[in-house]
Amino acid sequence: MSIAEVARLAGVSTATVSRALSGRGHVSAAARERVVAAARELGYVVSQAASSLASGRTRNVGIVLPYLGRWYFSSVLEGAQMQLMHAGYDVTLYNLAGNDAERRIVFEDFLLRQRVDAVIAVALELTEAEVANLHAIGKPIVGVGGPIEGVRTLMIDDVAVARLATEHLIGLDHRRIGLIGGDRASDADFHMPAKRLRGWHAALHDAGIEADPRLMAQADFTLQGGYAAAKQLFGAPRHERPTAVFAASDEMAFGAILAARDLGLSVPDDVSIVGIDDHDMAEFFGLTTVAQFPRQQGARAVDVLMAQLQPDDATAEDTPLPFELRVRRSTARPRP
Amino acid sequence: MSIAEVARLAGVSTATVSRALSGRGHVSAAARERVVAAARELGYVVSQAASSLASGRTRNVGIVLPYLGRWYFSSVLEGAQMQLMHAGYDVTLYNLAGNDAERRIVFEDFLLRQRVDAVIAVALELTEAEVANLHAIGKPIVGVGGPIEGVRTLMIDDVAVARLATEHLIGLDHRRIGLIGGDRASDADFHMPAKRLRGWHAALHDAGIEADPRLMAQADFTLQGGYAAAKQLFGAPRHERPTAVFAASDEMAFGAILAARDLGLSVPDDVSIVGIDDHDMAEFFGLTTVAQFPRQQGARAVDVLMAQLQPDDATAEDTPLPFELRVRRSTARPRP
DNA sequence: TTGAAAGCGCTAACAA
DNA sequence: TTGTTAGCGCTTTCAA
Repeated sequence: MSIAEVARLAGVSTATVSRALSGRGHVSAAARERVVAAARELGYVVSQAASSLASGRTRNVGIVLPYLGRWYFSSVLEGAQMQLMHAGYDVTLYNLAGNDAERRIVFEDFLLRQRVDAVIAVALELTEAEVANLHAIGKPIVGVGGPIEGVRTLMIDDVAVARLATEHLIGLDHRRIGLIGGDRASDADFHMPAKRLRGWHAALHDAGIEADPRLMAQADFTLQGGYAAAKQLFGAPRHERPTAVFAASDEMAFGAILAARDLGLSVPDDVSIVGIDDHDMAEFFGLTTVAQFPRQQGARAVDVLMAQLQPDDATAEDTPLPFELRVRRSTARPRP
Repeated sequence: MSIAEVARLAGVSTATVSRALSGRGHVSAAARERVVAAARELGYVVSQAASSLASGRTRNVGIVLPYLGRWYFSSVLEGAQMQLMHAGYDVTLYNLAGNDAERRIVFEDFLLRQRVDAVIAVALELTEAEVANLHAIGKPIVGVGGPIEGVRTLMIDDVAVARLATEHLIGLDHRRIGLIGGDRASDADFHMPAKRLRGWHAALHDAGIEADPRLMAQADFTLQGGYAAAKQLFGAPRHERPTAVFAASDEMAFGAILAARDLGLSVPDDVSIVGIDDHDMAEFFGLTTVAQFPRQQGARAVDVLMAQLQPDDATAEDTPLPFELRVRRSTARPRP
């Protein structure tokens, strides 16, 4: 089943079939109609391989991410994939699984095989060499969730987000505000935890509150990690205990809510808790949080990419992504 | 950077380069060495498009799944992707997002573009037409997590798994054993919920216990859904309340644990709870569960596929996948 | 074991 | 607007 048979059936040349089906170049309405009819009748579908070889375009985008199982990553992926699919693009998935060996294979081998037109890197800091390799073969890159040197990137302002969450607590008259931040491992790739810590710090500072190091705990962005960290914070003697905690992700905040409960502390009467993300389960837990919108972030990354793939690319600046405070049941004024 | 330049530098023909690099056909050790050296020196990587066009092989496998965000699916995907990567294969991801329109596009368009050598369908029931289309273009299919007519499939024995979970409760002397099963929507694609219900039923029957319809609740396989369903069950007057509940997935079981807690019921003193999956958070919740191993299921699906891609395929039977009871803190004898 | 050469199926310049 | 045709870069048959 090749383009030649369609051409024969439609009574035109293969070039016309190609033009009619791909939408590139001019074809009379009549010819287009016959071609489409013939293609449908024969059940013809272009061979991507042949098309790619001839045109240099693959209609395929690589998406690289460090994990699959976490809400943020799978949501970005979902958003990007939908959008790409509607643009007729395939998605090739490269999951690094937090693993250096895999990473090398992906960047030194898979991505260079000319199978993708572009790559989207999610919450990944690429090395100069990685970026250079990709640029060398003319593949545009778009980053989501963290800045990459010399690459168009979509990200929320993590400092501002953390500041907003913390200021919400300050606005409720909390003074002893704890932090559940990222641990060293989770910071390695992106410094996002460091930024969220900075936002917390800045908000306190502006309110004239001194950051108490005993109120800072670290975790790995999982619910379990958040639980353990929160137990440490909440387990302190009463006058040292925070009346509120800012967790750098919703999953950790969920853990903190459960920890409070297990200690017999009421949320929000004894402790207020705020997170970042607006995870699917935030509503269920009644968690006050700063929403980011990962599905939209993924879709938006695709839009940016499509623009870059156009010859007349009027690449705009890096835009900060929207975020939004969602107040639910987990925060309130401290009990006097 | 094409094969011709490598050939020139190595002082051999392009045919020899191709053979040396792909491992197909015989090449003298000396020639291979020179080719490999030349390729490395030039930074040569094959063009997949050209290779595919010439050989008909794409070194690319499509993975189709109904959702991305749930633990089971993303775990299977992760397992399959790792395994494929190590075999030098790319993964093209088709996420249906529980959406019929997407599904049609995927099956009538994307998968037929000859971009994949095979497809793995996760927890999906394919229609006869969908299978036929794929077979017509010679693409092998492997199913994971549910039977597909005429297709090699890897799945756990859902009836047996549910029976095991329920028999664990019976063995602890529970008699009033509730069920949190799937709702109609979640059953549509795979009848997995129906099978797990059957297992529960069969275990009760064999123990001479009559299944009480008031002890059956339905949910959508989410934590929230499990919570709501469990509240219904646990909210019943004391003598009608189940002393134990079997939830058809761990996420629903987590919800049930939280529901019990919110009602002031102790797990396992007042109610025992058992799930299916061995979710990453099962340990954290102390949940007794029947483990299945989705990462391994994904990897295994790849092995089966690779075998089918060999000409000398000695396709074995459908093998039932392993599962295993993991007893933790959420189950105990009922309080007298 | 190696090389020559004929495609694989499509796209895009160019000519008409 | 349409057709002719020369590749795109590789694999594989066939012959040596």
